[in-house]
Amino acid sequence: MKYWLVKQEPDDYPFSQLQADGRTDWTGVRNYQARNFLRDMRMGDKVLYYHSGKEKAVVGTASVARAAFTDPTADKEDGDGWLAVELAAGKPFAQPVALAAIKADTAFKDLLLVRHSRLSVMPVSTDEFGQIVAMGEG
DNA sequence: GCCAACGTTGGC
DNA sequence: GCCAACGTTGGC
Repeated sequence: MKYWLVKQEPDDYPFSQLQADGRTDWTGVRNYQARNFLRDMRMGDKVLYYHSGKEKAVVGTASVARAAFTDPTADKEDGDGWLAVELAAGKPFAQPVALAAIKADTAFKDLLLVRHSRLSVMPVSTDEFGQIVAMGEG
C-alpha cells in the first residue's frame, strides 16, 4: 500500500464536504507531475487531506476508492491524458496538523509539501503518514 | 497584498 | 530548441 497527500483549497472543496459526500471524484488536476502520481494510486491507498490557503493544515484522512481513470472534466483545450481518481472520506483529525508544525519538524524535511509547495498531489512515506496521523489524533 | 517558485506559452 | 514573458499557486 502507498500513502499520499492531496491538497485542496477549503473554499473549493473542504474535507467536511468530502465527509458529507462520502466519496468524490478527484478531478481537475492539470499538472503532469501530479497526474503521474494519480496514475500510481491504487484502490485502498491511504491519503492525507490538506487544506491550502488560509488554513495550511492536514485536516483528515481519506482513501483511494477507485484507481485512475480518464478525467471526465478535461475538455479539448486541456488535451487528453488527464486522470482522476475517486476518494473516500476517512477520519477527520481531532487536531489539524499545521504546515508550520510540519516545517518545524526535521522528520519532514524531505516532504514534498515542504520542498515543492505548489504540487497538489504527492506521495508521502509510510513513516511520514504515520507520524502526521499520530499528530492529528492528538 | 506581495512575492517567490514554478509551469506554460510563444517568438525567434 | 532556447529563453523571455507571462500566469498561477500558495506561503507569508
